[in-house]
Amino acid sequence: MAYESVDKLQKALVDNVFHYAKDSKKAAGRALGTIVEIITYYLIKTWGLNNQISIERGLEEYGNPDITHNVEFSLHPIVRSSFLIIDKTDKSITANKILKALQEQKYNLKGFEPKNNQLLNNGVLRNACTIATSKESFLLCSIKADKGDKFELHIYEQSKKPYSVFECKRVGVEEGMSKGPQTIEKAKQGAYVARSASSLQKIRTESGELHGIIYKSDGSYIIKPFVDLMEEIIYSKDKELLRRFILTVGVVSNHGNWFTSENQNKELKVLAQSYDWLLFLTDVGLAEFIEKLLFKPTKEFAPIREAFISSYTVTKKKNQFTKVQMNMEADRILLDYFSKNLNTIEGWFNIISPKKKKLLTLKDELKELKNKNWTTILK
DNA sequence: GGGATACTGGTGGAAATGGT
DNA sequence: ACCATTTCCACCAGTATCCC
Repeated sequence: MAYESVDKLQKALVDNVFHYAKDSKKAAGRALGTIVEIITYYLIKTWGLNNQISIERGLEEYGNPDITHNVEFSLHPIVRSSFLIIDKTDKSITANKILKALQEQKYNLKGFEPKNNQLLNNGVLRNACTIATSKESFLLCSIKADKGDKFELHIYEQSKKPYSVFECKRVGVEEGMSKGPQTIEKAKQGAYVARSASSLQKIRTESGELHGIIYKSDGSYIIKPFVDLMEEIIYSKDKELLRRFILTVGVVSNHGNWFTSENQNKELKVLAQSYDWLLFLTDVGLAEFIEKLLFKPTKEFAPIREAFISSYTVTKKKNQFTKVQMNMEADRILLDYFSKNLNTIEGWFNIISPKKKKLLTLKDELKELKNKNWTTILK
């Protein structure tokens, strides 16, 4: 491994890509954050959850809908799903165009407000593209297949209430310092959102144990050790427990000495006890992704580097390497790369909490939640 | 000296505005 | 009417400053 730490990688990005920015280190750090998001997003996609994902939705606090927080990724139950063939044109594919085609097919759009997003524009596609919204749901669209002169589109309606949310965070090391920055504000912000989203709330006992409390609609409640209660809810069929439950997942990458196997810093402790699951993307994983796909790609991966580099220049028009805006060719190669190397990529993640759990367990829990009978539960 | 806070720059995305 | 561009806001990341 040429870059033994992410801090060195960040330096390389400063020298090679972000030299134009006024604060090049900050811009490089921001880009590393974007890369963490992309790795997380394509991992969830590869787990078969593509059509459940929404990006940057305003999530209401549990029991306090006046306050919302934009969350990176949220997973929603699917209410409706169908397919649509449309002609390719030189122009972009807009929400408008898709909605018109749906109307011709007598697709029921009652109660939906159209959005003006573009599914495809100049070879850049929009991930988790919302074409319309209603009071209780979102209508999204993705490209299912390229059929020569036509595209097959997947149209799917997501229920507004998610069953899981993901947030990604990254903090680098200050110049000339051996430690990460002193600030804990970012951890506090993440912790606040993580702790206010779900009906399963966290409390401490007198002896310092982490317990969970969840209310039912009649005002009765259950209090139990947190992880036990969380598992009970995930594997239950009780709509009272599942109705407003949201599994919260945090993904962090290295922060100087945030983390060693025996010693966690305050920031990491705060996050670990606030998310239901806290994953740690290792330096080795992040470095492998950046080296293989962005710095020294083989011919096969060259379009990924191209999409990345062209997104960061003084004259760039539009970023085509983010969780939402992604170069179409790069998207195809990324999906292929993730499905072929899934075991390796899953190995890039350590589990910080719940203690002693495996990534496989999170995968199972998400699958379990995905397959619940949500139409009955949310009725 | 070190930890918390204040401040700055960078960016994506939704909404508002402009152009054809 | 339809799409492209601009504006504004929330959030991300790094660093200067404050305060004990």
